[in-house]
Amino acid sequence: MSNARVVSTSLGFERPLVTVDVVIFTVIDEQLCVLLVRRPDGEQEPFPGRWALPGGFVDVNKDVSLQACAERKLMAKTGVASPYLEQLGSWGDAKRDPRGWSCTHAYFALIGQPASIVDGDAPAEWLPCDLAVRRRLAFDHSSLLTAAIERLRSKVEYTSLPAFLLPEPFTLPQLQRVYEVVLGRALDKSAFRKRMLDADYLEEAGPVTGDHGRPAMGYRLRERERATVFPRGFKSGE
Amino acid sequence: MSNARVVSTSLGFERPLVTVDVVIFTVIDEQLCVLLVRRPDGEQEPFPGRWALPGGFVDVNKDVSLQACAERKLMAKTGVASPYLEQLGSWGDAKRDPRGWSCTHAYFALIGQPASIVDGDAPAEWLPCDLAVRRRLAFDHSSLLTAAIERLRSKVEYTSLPAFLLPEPFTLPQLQRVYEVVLGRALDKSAFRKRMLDADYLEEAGPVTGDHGRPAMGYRLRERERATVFPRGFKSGE
DNA sequence: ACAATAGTGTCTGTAAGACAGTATTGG
DNA sequence: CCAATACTGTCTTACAGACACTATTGT
Repeated sequence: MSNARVVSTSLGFERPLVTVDVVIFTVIDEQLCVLLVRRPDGEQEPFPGRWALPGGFVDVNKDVSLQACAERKLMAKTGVASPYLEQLGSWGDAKRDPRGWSCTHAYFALIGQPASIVDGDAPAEWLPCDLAVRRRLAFDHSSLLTAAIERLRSKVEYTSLPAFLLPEPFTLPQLQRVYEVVLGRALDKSAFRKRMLDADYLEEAGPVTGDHGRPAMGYRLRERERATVFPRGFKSGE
Repeated sequence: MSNARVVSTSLGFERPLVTVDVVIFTVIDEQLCVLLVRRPDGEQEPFPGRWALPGGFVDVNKDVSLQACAERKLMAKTGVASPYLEQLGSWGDAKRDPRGWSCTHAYFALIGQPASIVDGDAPAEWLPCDLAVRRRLAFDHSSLLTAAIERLRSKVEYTSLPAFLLPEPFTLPQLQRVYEVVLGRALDKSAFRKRMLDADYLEEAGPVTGDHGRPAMGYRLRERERATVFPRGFKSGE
């Protein structure tokens, strides 16, 4: 008898499948990109060969918590140990996985280096978000991805999140470009700088020389644990 | 053999326990209150006799989704069918439930009427939040409650959430009092009214006569589906 | 010297808060 | 006519955006 057919009950309740998926963002070539992996081929596999978000079952023997599980999966794919990692939400229903009632816990991560993909098990690639949202991903991963992008865009309006998408040290012009890439619109240089410096969440890390022109001051985050929340969003009345 | 001891596996993975808990808020006597239920007594029960948030196992035969499960539990306790209901997050780890690795999906609900408590199975009571956070609740429910209050307070700064805490029709002075109760500080009357009316999320429902003084205009929500987001928070620079 | 990029100063419009005023009810 | 509450108007101020200006580098 295959253990896949064990009906799991406890206290009279059948137990759903429990997974964690991670939406991992970075910026490559001034484009917001997301990491996708290819589902294995095979008879038993759901969505064989389709692209999906990295993730999988919670391992109750390895993972002490959902967050730890997300960190493990992130580490396995990118080698990054402590990125910005935030819970996005959970999706659970009877139909999303053909193997049964399942709920997934989605996290979203921001990393600063395009990071060579470590895990050789499954093919993986960084894909620009605007392309990724058009793909038909496995499970309900297109919904998760859309929700992650929406959350990211909305928080970028009033938080320092984009600073986690750059390798340190970074300059204010670089940071502004990331804001503009994610938001899809230009920002005023003067207002932008005032905001960043007034918030006092950066520390100077010496000048950085670019290709042409005057070198810019490099900055580091004072704290890598949490993002800074600005008192207001960009663009007042709109 | 008790089914509580079945080791549930699928695809080689033991399945965690899956529950849903609901933090249900309302305003009684100008105080923000939360609904608590008493855990059953008994040898096998975790946290017997302790106060807890209403919730329990997902029933894969009754619940088509996590959201549906939350709605079912809310309906069972309060009789309210379609309140404001939002996912708060999930808490999952090896230790939070003595019965095994479990993850709970927390929702938070806002209802307008103190609503007689329907379900007679377990004792239940509305408790002011400041008292509730001091109680030692079952499981990690004190954490969930704290997170829910924090989320509520933060969203009240820039959304119309308090409107869901009042029975309709309500007046602007009543609504302002709810904002002040949740935020714990006074708001300017003129600025408050400008905000509410400019956002255009309310519709007039005829005058409402109070105990003394001039009657106030009553209002209803134009849409009960989602909250309105204001362009800015209260109190600019602080 | 000039191109290119980094960084600053100044003006202005907008919108929120402060607060004083007016309006409408009951006793 | 007074108390109590609802509602409005005006003034002020803070701050974000616009945009022109200065600063510092490489070629």
